[in-house]
Amino acid sequence: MPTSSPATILGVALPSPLRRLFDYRAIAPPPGGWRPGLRVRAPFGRREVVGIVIECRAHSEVPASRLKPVAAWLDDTPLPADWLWLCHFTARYYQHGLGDTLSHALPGLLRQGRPLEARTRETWRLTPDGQSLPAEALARAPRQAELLAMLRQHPRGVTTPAITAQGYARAQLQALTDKGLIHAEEQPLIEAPPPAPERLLAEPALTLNGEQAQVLGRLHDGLERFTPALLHGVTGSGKTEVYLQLIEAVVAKGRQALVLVPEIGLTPQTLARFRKRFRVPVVALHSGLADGERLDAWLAALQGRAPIVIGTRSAIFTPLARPGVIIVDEEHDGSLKQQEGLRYHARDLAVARAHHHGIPVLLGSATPSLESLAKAHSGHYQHLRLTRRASRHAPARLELIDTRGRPRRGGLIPPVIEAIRQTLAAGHQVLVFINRRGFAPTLACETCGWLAECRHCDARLTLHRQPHLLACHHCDHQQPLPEACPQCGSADLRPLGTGTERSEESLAGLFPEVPIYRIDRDSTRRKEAFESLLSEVRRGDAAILVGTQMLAKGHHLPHVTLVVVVNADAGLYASDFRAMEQSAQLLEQVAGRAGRAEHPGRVLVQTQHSDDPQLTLLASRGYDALAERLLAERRAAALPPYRFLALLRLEAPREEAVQALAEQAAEALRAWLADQASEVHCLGPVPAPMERRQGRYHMQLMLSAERRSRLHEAGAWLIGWLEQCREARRVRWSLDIDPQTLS
DNA sequence: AGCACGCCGACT
DNA sequence: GTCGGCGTGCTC
Repeated sequence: MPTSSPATILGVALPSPLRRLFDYRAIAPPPGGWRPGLRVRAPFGRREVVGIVIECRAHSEVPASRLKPVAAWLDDTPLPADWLWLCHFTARYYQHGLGDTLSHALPGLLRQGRPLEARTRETWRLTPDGQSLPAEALARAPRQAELLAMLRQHPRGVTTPAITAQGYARAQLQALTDKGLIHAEEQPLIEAPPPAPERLLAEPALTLNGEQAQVLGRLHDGLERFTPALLHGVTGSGKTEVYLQLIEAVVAKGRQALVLVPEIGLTPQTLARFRKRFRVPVVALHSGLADGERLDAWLAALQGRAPIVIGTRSAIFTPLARPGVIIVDEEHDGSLKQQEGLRYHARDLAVARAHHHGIPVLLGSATPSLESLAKAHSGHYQHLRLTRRASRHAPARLELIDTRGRPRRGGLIPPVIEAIRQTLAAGHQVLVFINRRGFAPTLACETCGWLAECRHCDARLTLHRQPHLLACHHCDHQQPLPEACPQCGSADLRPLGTGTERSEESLAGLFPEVPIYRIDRDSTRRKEAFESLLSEVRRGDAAILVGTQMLAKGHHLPHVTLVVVVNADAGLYASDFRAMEQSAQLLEQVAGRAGRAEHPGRVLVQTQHSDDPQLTLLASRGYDALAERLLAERRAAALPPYRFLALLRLEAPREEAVQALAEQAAEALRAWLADQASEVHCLGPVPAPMERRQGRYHMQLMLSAERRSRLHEAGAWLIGWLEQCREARRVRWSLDIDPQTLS
């Protein structure tokens, strides 16, 4: 008598926003039987899709007459259980459909049904006969002898293209094969050499200072279990070297390291630093990969052939055969949170994932998020600090320069221009940081005060010079410059404010003898252009760099000794409660660019609020002191990290539709919360900041709670209500758990 | 999300 | 007379 009956019903997650599984009748199973994690092809409506088996059951709620059989199974081995766990966790935590979550986590080619097979290349090696063949044996076939000798040099094999590139012909390979001296094998493109700890490093590790060594020691102690740690180290204190040596220890044990970096941080230099250090493959996962490359990298991680995986946000979903550590660099960086669709935070998933695997997770930053600082203070995370910079200079302090009532040129006031002059005269480089692309933030009419506005958004159009047009930075709208004011007909239209292009132009007027490099999304659209610009800058001749955020993050600019922040107030007085935290992180990061080489640096910060208490605290005592103060304020105001938030965003082309639904939803939710005697608070609905964007109206409803579980329940109820609501079908809505910004 | 069905305006 | 606009409904 069989101990269990084979599954007849498969609960399958499909690539659809619908938050449920779909039941199918099982067909003849793959060799290992039906198991969760197997991909199947399934008829769905009038098309056929690739889904993932989640449940194998004997019964279905759906009437048998409506059940269809799956069309075919695609794999005989299921996707790994811990990867499925991560997808389940993500779907539950972010209250998102499992099918859609799985789609996010799977490389495109696997989503389309491509087999779980790495692409391979024909690789040639000597057979035992070939190895023992005396050197003179092929005297009458000198090219074959040469080829054989070449292959002897490469015991791990040589690919066909590499051989033909050296001038050998297919015929010679065939001849040696016929003699039984060589043979070909299909080998994956990414192949780890057998683990041999003493051969792991391609170049020796750097010597750690006392502090680094102590930190690494504590990390070594936690290698065998879930150990969350915040690596809180000032710019230039050598966080990356700690990462590299931690990874070395993990890889030496035959385990894998997963490293997450901000979008802007996965530069060729970062990758080069990792690849130079290790002899094992370092696999990169980022948006620039072709589908095939991504699949290869993903499978290499899944099958354990990639000991080191480094990638941006979505790399958190990379399966690992033998997980050993997860490192999140610049853990405060906003790009770790996805801002549409499945709104996950890769740092938070990293912690959850490490907990599940029972491995350490290291969050690194010079300016940690208040969330991570709070967890470090409460003892949930180890707080590891690096306070010493490699260079002998103390980190540059911010000098606040009040701009009120002072004449400006290109946005800069005279004492700042003088400081730039002196720095250039000393043969050093200056970085001018201005967080606005384009020539000027907008175009204004001198006569009537008209401002150029986007017709799809509640935003000003930015004036660009190259090419000459008005562009919206919130949608793709562009238009030519008007000849005259559309409101009063005056021809006196002038740029208002300063962007990177205008700053570049003014500085060129002030310092005609010095090269000026503008670095923003417009000037560096081509990747090679950016790299060649940077290498030019690294030569070290006196120069001015004008740029946006792009410049602030990660790039080593050793010859910059003066940093100028044109307008610190830009992001500061937004309604968002994280504005000060984020501005401070950015300012500190910009400041970190100054004086890394042999000269100390200065950082001049132009502001209209040089007496602002938070800004002066940042300037006088640094980020850590400000962070403590901000934490106290967050606690007093019952805001994160002391309270949990979920934000319901609603948008539709028609304003009334959004507003009506938002109010209806709020009313229904409040009634339910009252009925449940729930501690959850509901705020709003309110129009989103910049209510109209891309021709659509945006509103939001905020939920807040002291306990996550309560917030989660309320969110789940709200989603259920919205799914049933007829009016909600014409409005796009999404629930953002732990929103990073309120816009 | 797709993809159909379905009922009203400007084109060969 | 058709092509096609996007409102509404369904997907095991």
